[in-house]
Amino acid sequence: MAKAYDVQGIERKWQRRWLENGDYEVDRDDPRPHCYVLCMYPYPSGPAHQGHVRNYTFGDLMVRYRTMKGYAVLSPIGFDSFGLPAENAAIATGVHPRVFTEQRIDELRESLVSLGAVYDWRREVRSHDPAYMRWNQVIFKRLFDAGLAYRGTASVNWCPGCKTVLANEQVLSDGTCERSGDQVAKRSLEQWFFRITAYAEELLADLEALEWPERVKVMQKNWIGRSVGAEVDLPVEGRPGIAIRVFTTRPDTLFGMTYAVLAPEHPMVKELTAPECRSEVEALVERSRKLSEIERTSSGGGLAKRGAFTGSRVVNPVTGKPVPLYIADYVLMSYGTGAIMAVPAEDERDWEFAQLHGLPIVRTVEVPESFDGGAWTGDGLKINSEWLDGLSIQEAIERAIAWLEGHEVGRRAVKYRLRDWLVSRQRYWGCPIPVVYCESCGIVTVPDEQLPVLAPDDVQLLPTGESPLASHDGFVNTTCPKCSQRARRETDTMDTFVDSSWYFLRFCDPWSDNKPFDMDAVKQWMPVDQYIGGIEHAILHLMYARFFTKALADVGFVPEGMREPFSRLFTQGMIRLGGTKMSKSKGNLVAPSAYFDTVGADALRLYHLFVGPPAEDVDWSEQTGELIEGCSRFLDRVWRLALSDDGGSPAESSRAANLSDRAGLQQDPVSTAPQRSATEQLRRAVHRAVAKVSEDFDRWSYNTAVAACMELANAIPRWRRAGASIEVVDEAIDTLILLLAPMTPHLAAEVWERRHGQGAAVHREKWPVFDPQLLVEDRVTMVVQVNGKVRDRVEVDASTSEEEAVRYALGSPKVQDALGHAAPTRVVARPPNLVNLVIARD
RNA sequence: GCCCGGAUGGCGUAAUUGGUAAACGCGGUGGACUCAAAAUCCAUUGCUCGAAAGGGCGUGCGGGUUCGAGUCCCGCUCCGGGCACCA
Repeated sequence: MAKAYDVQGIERKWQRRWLENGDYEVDRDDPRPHCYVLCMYPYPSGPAHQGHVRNYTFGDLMVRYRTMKGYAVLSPIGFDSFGLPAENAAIATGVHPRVFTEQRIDELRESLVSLGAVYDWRREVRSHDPAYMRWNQVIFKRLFDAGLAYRGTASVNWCPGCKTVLANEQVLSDGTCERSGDQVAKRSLEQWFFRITAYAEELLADLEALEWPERVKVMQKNWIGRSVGAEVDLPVEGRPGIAIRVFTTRPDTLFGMTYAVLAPEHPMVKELTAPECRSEVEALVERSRKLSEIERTSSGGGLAKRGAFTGSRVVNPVTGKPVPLYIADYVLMSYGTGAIMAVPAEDERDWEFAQLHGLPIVRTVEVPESFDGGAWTGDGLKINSEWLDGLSIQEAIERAIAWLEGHEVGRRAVKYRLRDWLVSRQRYWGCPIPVVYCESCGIVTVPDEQLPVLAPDDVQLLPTGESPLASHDGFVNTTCPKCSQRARRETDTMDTFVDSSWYFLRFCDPWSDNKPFDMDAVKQWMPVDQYIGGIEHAILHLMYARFFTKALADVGFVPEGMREPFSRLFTQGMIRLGGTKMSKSKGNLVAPSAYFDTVGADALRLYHLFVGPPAEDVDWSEQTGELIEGCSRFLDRVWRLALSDDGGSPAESSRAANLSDRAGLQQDPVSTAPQRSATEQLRRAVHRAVAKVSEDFDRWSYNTAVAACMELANAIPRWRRAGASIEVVDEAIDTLILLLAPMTPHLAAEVWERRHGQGAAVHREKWPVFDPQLLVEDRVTMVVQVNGKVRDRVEVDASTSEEEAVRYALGSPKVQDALGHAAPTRVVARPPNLVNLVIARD
């Protein structure tokens, strides 16, 4: 397809110029108001894919738009350069992960530049850069000193084939290892954790004030999973001083507790198991240990609700009666207290379990007459509960808690689903945890001046699944920084989510070499005004980054009071590659570079902006190629409209005819009435477009902003043909270019320079303003309905009164026909838009 | 199972406070330019009845509120996403 202009030449020219001019490099002392726009930094996987294009186009639009609005916009970029793919590639090909990664970074950076996205490249951050790793490790140490990083035992995913711990994402839904295919088991191992649960309440409460998509907030809320209830201590019968602590959200149901259950991993299991029950209990403990959590929890139904009687009994504190104590794999050690009081009448799992084991069921809530099911979890009045009878559930909960506290056998309690963040990874390509194990001193952190701890290059990356660092003697064997005795280095590296939990802070001051970042710089730029990224990070990354911001404030790196990193979040939709019928040859897998080389980056950007609402998913389909062509055609039309004398309409006129047209206008400065009208109409169209595009930019409605620009581009030749003045036509074209500048920056820059001469730069221009008065139409089309159906349209004055409107409406012959020339029984007048005449039909 | 989100022409979609459904684009059809094609431009394009004028129908389905519903309420269906023995 022949382009109207040299797309590649122009795009390269401006990409180079933006870099050289440093237009988007901002410093702290910039007098303009500050603004921080950030796209989630990418994992460098090679040349950009369409998801990147979408993300960075949205971000770039915002950066350029805010800049034109007069802000000093901080627009940094970097690379999330630690991670598994590089290590796996290294295992497969023998190329060192650093070499592999840096090649991928170069390719991705090249793509971003080709897209026309502008950044303050001086601030580029890479997670694997020793200068970044050093501060990562310093932060780890500060968290450790503050008690926010600790070593603990965790039940983790263990792959017997790979002999390593797996992240949850590496375990397939059938409970097997994604790499070896082995059945993954649970194993108790010593691992490093961050105490994110210490912030559970704050992470939940602070969500409220964030301008984030509601669904992301809901996901985080559910993830944190706050539940309010009570802890109850159940004394073990015949074992003075020993009690099982359980957590319940329904202390009102205490009278219905007919048994209690321990998680198989509960520390008291051994002690409370009677000899005659031992073999059955141990078999169950063994069985549940072998199963992955996924297997243990996903099968559902009665089979999985297997339990075993321990032989012990616990005493129900409100009735004083003993009830049997079981273990069952549906009770999880990692939630609550790892033990529950079971109330089969009001809990579905307990009901099922009780049925299976022949345990008694006592209803404590009145069930509706029509209900003939099992457990009743709905509302109702308390029954069979002595001093709670007749109360509502809510009242009874309060009363029960008061009773428990009064008798010192329980207390109000809040539990969270959120677990502490396991950060240990048995991997090479990550940031080493800066810790040494000394036989006499125990856990010792590496002194700051010895940081960063770097992994050696000469490791054997073999597909054993074991941490390559563990078998590197030179790395493992070290001396204790405290006592200088022989010591062993920690060989685990940090989860890469650690790197991405504070990079946005480093961006404020990536030059600091005596601290992670300067606090004043953070104060000036943070929080991020607009964060943009994929919905897939709704929980993990965004939760971790929030936690880090709070924790870093508490350990003194981040200004006090800065508790949230991202004030406003936008999550873009994903690109879907349709159903199975998609074929590789149909172009759905075509890399962005294929478009850069043909229609150009601007056309591809425009497509991503135009195809639909930014927040919604996009199907990359057979039609996509044609839509991109359409965007490319529109840009050609703009080019001709702005730069050729005939306005891109060969059929309309020759060059000569056009010139005489202009000459005619100049000879007659006092325009004739229709000409003035066309001029006026065009001017209004321009102001409407400015208003619409500005508003749409602010409300993330880029697809309609593009439509508004297309409308303006269509209007210009029409009104020019109708005789609009040359000045207003020129102004209209210039305005169109300004509006397009954030969306299709290369074309806008080139056209602007050609129209305004060397040195003119559209992106340094002010964003156009509109005159609200010009948005108000003086003549509007009024709809006349009869019984709610449109029967006629009348053009009226915008100031038309109700009486006039009704008179016009009744004056229409079509309306009279529809009325059957009878008088309406009811008239609803909403001038100047609508009149509805209602006539009773019999 | 629970919690979110969605469903509008042949297709992507628009309709911001209940007030002209389909803006903008893709595709289609007809035409202009051309020796011809491409490119470009113009016109047309929800479905349906009708020669036309004009009429009827139309926002996943069934009800409701209203002078008036894509928009609000109740009850469903289907699709997408999140969580999923969390006590």
